[in-house]
Amino acid sequence: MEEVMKSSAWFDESEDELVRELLDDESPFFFLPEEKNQSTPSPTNEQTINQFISKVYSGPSIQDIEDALSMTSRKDQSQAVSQARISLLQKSLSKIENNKYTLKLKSCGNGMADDGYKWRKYGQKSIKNSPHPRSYYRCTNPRCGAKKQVERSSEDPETLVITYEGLHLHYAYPYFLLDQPQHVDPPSKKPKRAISEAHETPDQAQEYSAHATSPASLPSTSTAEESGLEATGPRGLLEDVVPYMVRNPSNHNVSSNSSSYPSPPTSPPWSPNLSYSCFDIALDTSTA
DNA sequence: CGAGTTTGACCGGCGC
DNA sequence: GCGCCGGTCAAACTCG
Repeated sequence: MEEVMKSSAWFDESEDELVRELLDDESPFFFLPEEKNQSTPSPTNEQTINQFISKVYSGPSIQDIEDALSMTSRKDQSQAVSQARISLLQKSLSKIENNKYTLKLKSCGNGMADDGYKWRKYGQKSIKNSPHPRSYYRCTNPRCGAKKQVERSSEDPETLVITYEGLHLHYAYPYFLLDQPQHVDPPSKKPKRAISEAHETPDQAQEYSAHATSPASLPSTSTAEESGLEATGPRGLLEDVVPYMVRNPSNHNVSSNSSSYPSPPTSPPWSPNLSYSCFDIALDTSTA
């Protein structure tokens, strides 16, 4: 009861906040590398956001990512780079379950490979038959239930295996195509509400008794699909990977280009200012 | 002093 | 039923 009140209040506030985030060109989470300067899509109206949301709720696929990547770089006239990114993405990314993805990356020495988000480590386990421990991280955005695990591949210690799980959509929106309605499955009701839910932690979402295309019945991450939500499409951390790819076009050799990573001009509550990614932490723990 | 990490304990799921 | 294993918790610790 009180919860409900609190929830709706939260709704109002966060709607504005989230919309602001989405529209904020200055947001460190939403900048595009070069493309932005050249021809910003300027997603500056509600319609655009609605399209984002539709895309998100229809379940971004690898094809979406490919499209997004190729589109952004088309503006940059470097199709080659785009292709490289895509192929890299395809090679290194694989889907385990509906909202679980693994990403394999060659480790990058002592360089930083910042995925742009701040993760909080909440555990570490040594894995049987593996010399390398696995680290557990949670997204520090209070409205996000995303988690990831980082470990080293047993065959190739140079390779980091990152498993993303749960909703982690914050900064993915700008990378979804806006003009491809084919698999749009719009919430059709209140798009802005959908925004809020998209940013919610599954648990919070659960409190607002579900409506159709929302992740409302997402329990805590991985049992979502069992709850019969498949119909709404997979939504996982694939998105999380994409900005990383986009931000680091040359991340084949992710080697120490951290210095060129621009400092975010603003500091949102969950600022990545001091963020170090799973990558460098993982490196720390087992390379040092 | 606060935010974040480390580390060992705890717990639940699963296979034998 | 038991033990193993992976995931999470939380107190202690570290660092800025």
